[in-house]
Amino acid sequence: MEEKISQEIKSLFDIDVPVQLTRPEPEFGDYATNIALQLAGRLQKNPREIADSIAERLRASGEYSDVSVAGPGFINFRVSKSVLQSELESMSVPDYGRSHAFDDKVVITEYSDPNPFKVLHAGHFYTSVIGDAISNLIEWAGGDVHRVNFGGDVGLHVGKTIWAVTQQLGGEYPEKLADVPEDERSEWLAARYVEGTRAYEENEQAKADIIVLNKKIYQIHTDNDHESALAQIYWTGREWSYDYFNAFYKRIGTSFEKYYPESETAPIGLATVLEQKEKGVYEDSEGAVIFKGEPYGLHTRVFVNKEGLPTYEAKDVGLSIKKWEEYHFDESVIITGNDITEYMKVVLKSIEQFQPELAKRTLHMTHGNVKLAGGVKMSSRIGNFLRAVDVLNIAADENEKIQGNRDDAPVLGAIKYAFLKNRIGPDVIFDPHESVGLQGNSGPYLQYAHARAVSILAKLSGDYLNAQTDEFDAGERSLLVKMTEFGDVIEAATKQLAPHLVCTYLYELAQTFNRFYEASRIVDDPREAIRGRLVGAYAGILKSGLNLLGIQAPDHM
RNA sequence: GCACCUGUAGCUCAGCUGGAUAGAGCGCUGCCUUGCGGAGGCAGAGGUCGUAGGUUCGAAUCCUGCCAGGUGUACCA
Repeated sequence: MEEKISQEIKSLFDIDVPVQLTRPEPEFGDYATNIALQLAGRLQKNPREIADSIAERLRASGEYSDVSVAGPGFINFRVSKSVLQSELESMSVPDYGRSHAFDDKVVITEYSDPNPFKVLHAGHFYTSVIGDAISNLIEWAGGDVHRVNFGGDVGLHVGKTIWAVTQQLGGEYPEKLADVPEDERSEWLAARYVEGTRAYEENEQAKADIIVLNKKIYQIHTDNDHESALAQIYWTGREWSYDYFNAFYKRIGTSFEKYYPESETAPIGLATVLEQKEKGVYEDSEGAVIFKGEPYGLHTRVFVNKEGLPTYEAKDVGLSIKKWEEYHFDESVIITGNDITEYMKVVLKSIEQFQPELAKRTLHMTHGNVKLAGGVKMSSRIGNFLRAVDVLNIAADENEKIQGNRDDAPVLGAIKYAFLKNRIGPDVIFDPHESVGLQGNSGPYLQYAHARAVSILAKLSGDYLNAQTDEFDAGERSLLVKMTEFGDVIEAATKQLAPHLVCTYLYELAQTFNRFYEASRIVDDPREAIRGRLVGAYAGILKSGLNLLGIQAPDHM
């Protein structure tokens, strides 16, 4: 449609201009364009005159009904019923709304990034949900998506934790770890991390010991040591963290193709940084190896510290190279919290110096922090922050109050939707009560909307799947028109990596449906068949949309 | 200090590649209800779009200054 209008303009005014259609308020029409307003300046003409002559052409084409010019020069029009009928036909396929924007593209998405030996906090939950939704969108657009995860199994935080572990055990006694109950392991390690961090800051001797221990842990990897007492403590602890992460991911429905531990990327990063130092990309400074960001408007960061150990920066260089070599991706999307925005710019700028193509294809997208809405008290033995599991428990508590159950389908639907309905970037205020709420813009509301539609379909007797009609009535038409927006919304959400657009749309769609449903009987109505077909398409779109967000759409609730 | 992000209704947020009376949910007022899942529908109150300028026929949207909050800023991740 946009191209056809563009052609009409070409033949009228001999100007090549792209036309963008928008979806105006339903009272104006199905589609609108402000192209006449844009052309007014260039043509030195009154925008209403331009709009009138374009509208004249559109009317003559016979493909639209109700072509009108309104306001300062908007052209509004409605599509003909044959167009609507064929749109309804196309909704019969299960992948209605799918685009091909990422056909033949290899895309690697990296998100979640929890560190072994540390707690899995709410931010990891949030970033996992975002990463899943974005991966799903790209995949649905034809992309060959590889979801990967990255985490620090070596580094100072590990030194701190292991130090506190040996203090707790009274020495390097790996066999004593068996005394920690299985369901408390993760929390037990997280508590050790807190102790280790405090000791590092407050106790000079402990700090020195931790620095030595940190080096030893790198050495465990270099030597592939599984025998020494320290190594056994280390590997056991790492396994505990991995088990915990995997159980959590399984519960929330996330799965990764690969987990890159920093112990794997560190040697590659270190070697690369040292090699590129010879070529002048990185340089020595005060015993460390740095990249000077100031020439690029960034700041300087340390890639190898004076202990000779690679910092997070070098490990990220190693990760980037490893991903590049293993996948040769067309696009790499890295999703993290926004606290490392500037940091990542420096890392990518340094990589750009010797692997420009890799840097060019890498997109770092960031989100804010998860905060609890006011009034909800958090208690955690190991610190004043929100753990991933706390989010799950609080939402389950609220769901129990309202729906009388703690089922994962509604609870996860509630949390994921609450995380995704806002634009990615600013902090998200998580309100557990509102998230599980059955009214308003919530996950369970949409799940309910889907279940209700399915329940209506179950009551239909005739063959509604291929129903036809000569004319849609007003309610049917508004629902159908709203449904035709789905593909456009998915396309925009994919292009902009903005899942919240899907949320907004699904909610508006449900509202449109409720208006239709309020006024139109379906079962045992003369128009049962055609309305049933519309309800079927509606249920299908809700399900597709929710699934893209990583949310289940159960048939019953 | 510098850099980046954010500031829209009481609260939580859409809208931001400039365009039609600035939208939604929650909360608040009123109405609808013998009904296919009412977990709904209709109507209403509520807004100097942080602020001062600028660009434009037109600015919540673009530019600049300022104010407020957040984050980052050399050996943590």
